[in-house]
Parts: sequence; C-alpha cells; structure tokens
Amino acid sequence: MSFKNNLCYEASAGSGKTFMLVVRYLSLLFTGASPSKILALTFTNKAASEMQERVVSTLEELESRGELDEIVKVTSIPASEILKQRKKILDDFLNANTKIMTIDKFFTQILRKFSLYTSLMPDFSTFASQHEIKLLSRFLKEVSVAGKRDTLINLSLESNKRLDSIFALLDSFYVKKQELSKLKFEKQDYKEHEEEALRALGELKKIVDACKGASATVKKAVDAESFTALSKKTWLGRESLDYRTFSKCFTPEMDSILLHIQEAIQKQNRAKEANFFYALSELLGIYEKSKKALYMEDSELSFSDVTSLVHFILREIDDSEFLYFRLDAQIEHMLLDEFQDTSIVQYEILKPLINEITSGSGIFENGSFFFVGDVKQSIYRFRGGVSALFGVVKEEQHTDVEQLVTNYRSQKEVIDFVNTSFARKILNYTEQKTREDAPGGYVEVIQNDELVEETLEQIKRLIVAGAKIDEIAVLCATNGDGEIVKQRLVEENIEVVTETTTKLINQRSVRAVLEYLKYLYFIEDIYKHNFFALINKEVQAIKRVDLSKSKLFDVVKRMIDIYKLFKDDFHLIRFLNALSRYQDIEALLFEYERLDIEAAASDLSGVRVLTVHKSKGLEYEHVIVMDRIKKAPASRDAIIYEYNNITLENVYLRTKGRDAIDARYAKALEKEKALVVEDSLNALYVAFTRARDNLFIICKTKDSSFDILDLQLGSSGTLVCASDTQDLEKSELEKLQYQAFYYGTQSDVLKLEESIPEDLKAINFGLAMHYMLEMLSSFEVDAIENAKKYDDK
DNA sequence: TTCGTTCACATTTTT
DNA sequence: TGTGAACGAA
Repeated sequence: MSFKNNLCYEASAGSGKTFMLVVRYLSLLFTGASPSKILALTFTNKAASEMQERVVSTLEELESRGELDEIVKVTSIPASEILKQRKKILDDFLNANTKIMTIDKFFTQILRKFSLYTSLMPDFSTFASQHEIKLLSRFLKEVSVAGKRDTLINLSLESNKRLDSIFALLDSFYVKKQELSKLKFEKQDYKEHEEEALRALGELKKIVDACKGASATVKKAVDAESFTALSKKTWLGRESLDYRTFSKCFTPEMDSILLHIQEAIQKQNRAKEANFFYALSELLGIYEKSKKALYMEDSELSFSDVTSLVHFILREIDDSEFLYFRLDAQIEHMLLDEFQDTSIVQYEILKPLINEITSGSGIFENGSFFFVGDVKQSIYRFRGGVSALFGVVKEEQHTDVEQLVTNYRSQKEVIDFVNTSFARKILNYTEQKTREDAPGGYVEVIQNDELVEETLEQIKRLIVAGAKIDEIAVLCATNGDGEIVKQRLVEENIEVVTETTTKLINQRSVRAVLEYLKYLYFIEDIYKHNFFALINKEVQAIKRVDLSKSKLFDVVKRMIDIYKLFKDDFHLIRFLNALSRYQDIEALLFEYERLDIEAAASDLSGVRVLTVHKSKGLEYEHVIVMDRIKKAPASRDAIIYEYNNITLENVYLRTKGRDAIDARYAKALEKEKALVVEDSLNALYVAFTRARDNLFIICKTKDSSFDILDLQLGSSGTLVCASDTQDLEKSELEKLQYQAFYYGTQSDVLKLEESIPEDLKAINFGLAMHYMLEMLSSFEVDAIENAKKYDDK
C-alpha cells in the first residue's frame, strides 16, 4: 500500500478513527512534512487536544504501538528507519507551531490575520453569541433610522410572531446568508386569494343552509367570519367532504368548491410566505449593520460572525489571491476529522484550499488531503452540519474511499445488537465486524416507566457484579434529564461525575438569588413570588434594600443569611465569586444571561452522567442509555430549508395543515421530517456504540425515543464485569512498565522523560508570551494586563 | 360505539 | 407545533 494523497475513511463507530488520523499525521511527519504545514481540524477542543496528545504519546512509545506497523505500510519506510528518526520527529513536533485545532479556532486565526480587511482590530474576542439585549436595541434604532419600522411591525403582526422569534429568524437567515443569496423573494398580493377563498366558502355555506337536516356541527364547520377562521378548519385538508360531519348535506358540488378553496389558500400561503421572506431579507441588511456596529464597538464576535466574515474576506476581496497565498504558504496538508458535521459555509471556506491541494500544482505538489467521518454519527444538523457533504466532497474531489468496518471498541454482543438494530433502519448500513478476541458482552433492553429508578437499579446491579464506578456511564437525552439522574444517585450515596453542561445561572439557588435581586430592582411582585417558589417558602414581604448604597456582594450575602439559604451550595459559592465582575446591579441584571460559567462539577470519580451529544467520541465499559424523561418537543423551526443534496433549493414557512393543500410544501416537509428521524437514529447509534462490554437500554412505554428502532425487550449475552483478579494483573502490568520507564537502561528514554515537560512548558510560555505581545495595544504597563486576558478561543 | 373537533398542555441537542 | 383528554354528534 502506498501513501494516498487524497483519501477519506468512512469510519463507523469504534473502528479506530483516531488511530488512523494519528497514523496519517505521523506518516506525513515521517515522509518529511513539516508539522507547521499540517492542518488538522476537529470540531471540539477535546478532540483537538486528544489528537495532540495521541501524536506525542504514540511517538514516545512507538516501538510498542500498533500505529508503527500501519505507518510502515502507508509510507513504505522500514520500521528500523522510522524508529531511528523517531526522536528527531518528536522534537520537531514539540518545537513546531502545530496546527491541530478546532475549525472555529482556525477561522478565528484567519480572521485575526486579515482583520484589517474588515476594519476590525485583531484583538477581538469570540463568544457563542453576541450581546442580545444590546443587539436588539441597536437593531430597533437602526430600523427606525432606515424608516423600516412598518416593515418590522407588519412582519410581526402578519406572521403572528413576537419580536424575539423574528430576531431568531433573522439570525438564522444571517447564518445561511451565503446560501440564501441565490433565492429571490418578491412582494405579492395575497388579499385577492383570501377574498376568493371566503367567496367560495359562501357558496358552501349556501348549500348547507339549504339543507334541512343540517347538524349544528356542519353549520359550525362552514361558519367563518374571516380568512384566519377559515384557515383553521380541519376539513380543509380532506380530499372530499363526503364524511360524517357533512354527510347529511353532501353534494358532489361541495367537493369542487373544496378544491377551489384549497387552491385559493395555497396561493394565499405562498404569497404570504413570499412577503414574509421579502420583509425578512429587507431587515437582514439592517440586522447585519447593527451586528457589525456592535462588534466593532465591543470587539466581540460570535462564532457565526467569524465564519461569515472569513467567508466574506476570502470571497469578496479583490486581493484574495494574495490572501490565499499567505495562507497557503503555511498549509500543505489537510486532515479533517468528523467531516459529517461540517457546514456548507465552513466547506466553502476550505474549498479553494482543498482544490489547490488536490489539483497538486505549484507549492502543493506534495500536498495531501484527508478526511474521516461517519454519516451515521451526524447529530449536529441543528448547528448547520450537512452530512450529505461527506458524499458530495468525495465525488467532487475524486477522493479515494476506504471503509473501516472492524469495531475495535465493543464486545460481540454489543456489535451484533447494533448491527441488527440499525441494519434495517439506516440505508446502506454496513455491518460492523467483531474483532476476534472480543466474543463476550451483554445487552439488555428494559421497559420501565420509572426511568430513573430503573437506571439506578442497573447501576447497583453493575456495581454488585464488580463494575468499577468510573467505567459506568448514563447517557440521557437532555442536560435536565442528566441533572435528575445525578440528584437521584447522590441521594443513594453513589458518586457522580456530571459532564452535562448546565449553566451556573440555571441552577436553582442561583436563579433564586437572581429573582430576589430582580425584585429589589424592579419591585414587581412576580419576582417576589418566583423567589419564594424557588426556595420553597411561603411568600412574605421582602425588606427593601438601597442598592446604590450597598455592594452587590454584600446584598446577596446578607440575603443568604436572612433566608438561611442553600448551605454549602457550590453553585452559589461560584456565583458569589462571579459577582465581582459586575459593577452594579444593572450590569448584573442585564448581563447575567451571558455568564458562561458552568455549574460546579461534582466528584472526580463516579458514575458518568452526560447527554448523548456530549458522549460522542467517548467510550465506557458499561453504558446505560436512558429514554428521555419528558416527551420530545414538537418540531418548531419556523423556516423549513429544503436541500437537494448540499444545495439549498427553497425555503418555506412552517404552517400547520399546509401540507394537505400544497404538494410542494408537503414534499419539503416530508424531507425535513425524514432528516429529523435520521438525526434521532444517528443519536441512538452514537449512544449504543459508546459501550465496550455491557449495554443497557431503558425505555418507557409511551413516546419512547427508541420507538423508531422497534427494539425487542430482553437480554443477550452474559453480564461480566472485569473481575478483581484481572484488575490486579492489569495494574501489575502497568506498574512494571512504569518502573522500566524510570529505571531502564536505555538512556534516551530517560532523557526523553526529563526533557518533555520542560520543553512543553517552555514552548507554551514562549507561545503565550508571543501571543500576549501581539495583543498588546500599546507599550504601556497598563496594556499588559489587558493583553494577558485575551483568550484565543 | 365511533368519529370529529376543540381545548389545554408540554417543550432539545452546542462549537 | 403536535397530542391526548374531553366533549359532542352521528
């Protein structure tokens, strides 16, 4: 096998994706590529640091690592030669400015480099989102100035949407701006269609009125004063009115009237939708302008701002050849992880670079392109990920495709279960193969509406069977579910590590404090009631506090004393700590939504509780997948984006019942629904494939998220947890290796062990220093403190 | 008994 | 935006 310059792996769960990424990376190093010219992009910081660490640890222990054989195969360099070079390669890697990072970080770096093209200062900071309240007020001001207030008000009234949801839609348009630019929206008249529909309804009414045995129901059915009332009638979706309600009065003429009404409504819907999108795109310009003004002012960008700006810079600026040249000079090889989660814009940004690399001309003569992913594990559509991109890109770039089909993670029973569960549900599902030395495993599907209790039972059962507590993971659908499980386990004195991301400000105790402060500030009874509800006490009067005279911290502390609240509550202690960053109560009340601090993590050791989404890329000996406690929310994205492969073909406004009347809309809706089903299937696939040995699935009887899989209740295999003797052997083995490392005779090993920590520290310090100096706004002592704070996230 | 309508109600995933 | 319960009518 020779090195392939343009290669992709379809890597199903547990098939050694990270292994192959590391092999690829190292193969490049061993064939002479400079580490600073290899761009390796991941989606999470966790994955990026894991890869960085794996590269180092693999190099350190290369002679005993499986990667070595694979590198030999890929590079055709003999093992002895590779081992000879190992130390130099490792040194080079540690000393180089490596480019293993998240895709967002990469884009942020590009933007910093070229920020002047957008009149931005390079020291901007990035957040998940911009300051919403500020943005909103700015936007409203700009709308006024532009004389578009009527547009906004009409849009809100006619679509029956509140300002905040309009705002959300604007943002959604902003994110997809580039894709939407191909679609044109025009203003249309819809009133004529409404009149037409009502006129036809009148005819229907006449027939019913003339009918002697007409029931009250049928009379009510054809009674509608307005178009809105008419559009709510459920019979509109019928093919014929020849059914119970109309039966006594039915004439064939009624059906032709029905058809007539349906056509009018369809036209009205389409016209209104066109108007809606027209108005939305009119306001989009203002929205963008406000966003821009705000991020210039605050030097604070959201992730989507960064992406959108980078796209703008690389596309719109005349000098783009020069820009790419500057980028290119630093990148020859590209490795993309989890490619199925990439969004269209992200790909559009990378595309010119990839094209250059795959065409193999100029400085890219020796360049290479490589990506891995698994469309079955695409669960980030809501964030813009388009899994169809995977297939399109491998066609577009004529990439060699290889499948990794052996699962090195799980035992046979788990793999068999996953195969049978998903083979009939996922199109073109490739069966995963079991590795020979993993014939065991245990899977049980349990139905019990007491989800949390059942989960607890299974955890106890695992512990009794000898499972180590750190090797047990509970995967749930939402962060809230995770919190509930955690609390229950704590009650049972079982140690828990929550990896759910629950914001500090969502904690009960913190919310109570906030409600209390809101009451002091706004003096609205609602906050008082909220406060006492949150602390489980009878509502009583709250003593007023002069907020201008007391320090925020003291006010809160006194209040905690008075109400004897939440003793030893870690969340509250964290919150008190965070209070110092707010100057006064106003700053707090208007800014706290953006407080990004996460709730205090519990123990270091214990049962892992996390969401399925969080669990991606992780693995555990024993996995319990718990059904969602609450029922799934109804799909409520107001805009349906219709894709054909990766091209945005059309947008629709989600309207109840419209699918019965409008075939085009029905098709788009069906596609959207299929994608939603695919998302939930993929989420389950991710969840099930986290398990190495034992997998428990706990379903409820109604509205179960496992319904789509038609699982059989029952168990297969035998429940075995790593026994004590095995554990002993294992730890002894580890110990031996460890000692050899320190007291071994090979001097180079010893030297390596000594030099790495220092080198890393020195390198990191150097990088940090360099970066800090870059961020320095002026050569003054005060500026240093500021520069130190800039985080290159 | 069954069909149809209306009303009240519940409600996510994250770089 | 769906969905189950409750109610009303055939």
